Amino acid sequence: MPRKPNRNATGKLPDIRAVASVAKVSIATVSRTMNGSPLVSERLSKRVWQAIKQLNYLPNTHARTLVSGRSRILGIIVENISNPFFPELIQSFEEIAVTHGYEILVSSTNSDPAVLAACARRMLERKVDGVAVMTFGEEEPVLDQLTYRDVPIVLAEFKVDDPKASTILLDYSTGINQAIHHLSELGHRAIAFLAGPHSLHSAITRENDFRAAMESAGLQLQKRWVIECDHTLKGGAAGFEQLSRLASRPTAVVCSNDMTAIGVLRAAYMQSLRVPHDLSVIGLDDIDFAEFTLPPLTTIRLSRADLARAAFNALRAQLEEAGNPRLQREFLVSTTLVVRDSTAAPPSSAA
Amino acid sequence: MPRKPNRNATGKLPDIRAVASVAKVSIATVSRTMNGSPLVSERLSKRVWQAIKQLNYLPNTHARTLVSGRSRILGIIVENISNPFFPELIQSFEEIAVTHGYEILVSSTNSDPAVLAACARRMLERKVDGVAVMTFGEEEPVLDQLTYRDVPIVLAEFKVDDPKASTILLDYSTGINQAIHHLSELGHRAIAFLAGPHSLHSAITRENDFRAAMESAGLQLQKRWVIECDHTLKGGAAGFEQLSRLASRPTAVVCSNDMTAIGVLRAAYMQSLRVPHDLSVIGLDDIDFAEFTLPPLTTIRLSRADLARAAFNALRAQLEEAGNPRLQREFLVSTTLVVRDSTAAPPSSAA
DNA sequence: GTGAAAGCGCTAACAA
DNA sequence: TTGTTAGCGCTTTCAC
Repeated sequence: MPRKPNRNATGKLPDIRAVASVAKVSIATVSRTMNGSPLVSERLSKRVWQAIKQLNYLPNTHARTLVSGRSRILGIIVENISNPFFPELIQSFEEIAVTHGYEILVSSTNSDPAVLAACARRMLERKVDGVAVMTFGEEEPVLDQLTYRDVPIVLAEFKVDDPKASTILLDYSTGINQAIHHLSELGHRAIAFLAGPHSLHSAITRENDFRAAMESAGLQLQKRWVIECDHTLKGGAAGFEQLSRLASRPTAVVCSNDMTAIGVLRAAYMQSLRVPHDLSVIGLDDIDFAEFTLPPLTTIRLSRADLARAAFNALRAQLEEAGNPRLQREFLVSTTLVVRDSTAAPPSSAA
Repeated sequence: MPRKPNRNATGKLPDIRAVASVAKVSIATVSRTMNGSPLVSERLSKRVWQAIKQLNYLPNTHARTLVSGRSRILGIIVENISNPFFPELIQSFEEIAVTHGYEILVSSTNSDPAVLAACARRMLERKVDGVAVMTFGEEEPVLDQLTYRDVPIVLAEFKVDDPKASTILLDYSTGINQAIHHLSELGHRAIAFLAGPHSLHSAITRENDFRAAMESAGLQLQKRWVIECDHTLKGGAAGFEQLSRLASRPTAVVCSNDMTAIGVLRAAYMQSLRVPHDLSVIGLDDIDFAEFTLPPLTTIRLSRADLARAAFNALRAQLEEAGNPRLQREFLVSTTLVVRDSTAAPPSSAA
């Protein structure tokens, strides 16, 4: 493998002209060869590749983008990178993107609309080919900037009436129903829900799906047993403490995400409550850590890989079948319960 | 705020020429204005900004890069994104970079040299202005590719004799000495070390620093009490199980990173050992999660913010003081013990 | 099949 | 101070 790029007399790195001159062809032929055009004869193609190797030539993507208009960069905007769900999602997305010859540009907004606008702007300046907006709510301000410039976007859980926008629908109810069913079978009747912030569409959907699941399981839900938290560890701990101060306490708590659930685990530990003996806890997301909490967390899995794949496919469909009127614009990602050790029968197995 | 970019008759997005024509100046003046050149009169500058706003014009960074040779993109290569340490590091790095007008390109190698080479190649193609190589070992293959092309790089814990390369030295021994001192004061004599993979420079350094700290504390170290793990949760759990099978078992275990320590917590729990009553555990890194393990983890903090700042400063020094012969090429990041609840006196407080 | 030439949108050197 | 102009390195017609 050649390492040191040959520089010419003036110390310049090799460009397409240098390759052409070494291979004794025109720069057009070099370009065609690199881009896999079928028009190039095998004889010349071989000479070109050899010259590329010899010079250790690397094409300049900026020049390429400038003339072709396509950057092969995909943007991904997430809400909050300190929730491990998002790094995991980004990693999945990157893996798929790189496999398909795309680079990714990452931004996290921390739910700040100004930051979101800046992200969108930077992505636009870099001429991203498409953007996955994985903020689960609050995305309005960014949409116009992107779609007005005809950049394909894909939103999680948010439908937009724009030909360039696709949507990923999240089916939480399957997993949440399984969770309630699981708890109900164990004998739980008093089940609380620690919700996410109501500024997030997904948090509201999750809460609604929880209520629906309780109802369809024939379980009573006390008003005080639904508490709005903020999807963080601290918020989960605080939410559970609030729950503990109640006169009638639930025997199980379902959380809007794993971070909340881990916060509950922590708060319960501080109160010397044993999980699952004294309290059952269920999370949502199934982040990698969920398997390693104490005890290992029973949770509703929302696969990052599935979500990333759906996002990438949505974008790719927009890019590659731009004209197609029967373009798939909606994608579905489902959830499923993963039973580990944080759930068991309630202390006294009577309702 | 204008949203919809005005397109011209042919539907094209506004370019620098469109701005110039609206502002009734030359494109050079537009360029100068955007780049904050002091040469532009206030009168024209005002007209230009107004035109930019009116058209909702966004400069094309690729064109900019092509002609200027500077992309304002910084690369960061990490080892393994599934260790939360790295996402946290990346976030810090990005924050600093964005603040200074840089974009970042992220790659993780999973310790695979082929992946590393591909990362370097992609970064080179994107004409990154500099690269932070945060792989903590195994970085050799990438160095030549980058430095041969005169791209400034900064390595963690790895010195290279190249004018474009800077190094961040990690001072583990301060934190590790504090840890040993802390355990020793609590009464521990039998202290084990779960090391990282020996393919990593940092893992070897940490282990050596541990040995030195033990010696300087006058503590005996049994051969079997140092086990090579792999810096993962599973590896930590497995390492501790191996330790448990020993005839003479340690009362405390120091881990090469937090993931390992959390694995130990899990394995101890499975064996019904209570931490810290039956066993003291210390991690290294202080990832965000460390505060939320059960019990909260005593650990040696290696600040991601400090490391990211050092990496950014090293790169910026290379970029902005290219000619300076007295350029700072070495940076130091230190460590410090954070005491939480995973350490206490050993079961029977006698050596 | 292959090559010549015209830009992509911008910056920077040079003129005025 | 401002404008004119020559490319940056590449893709893509359009001839041949």
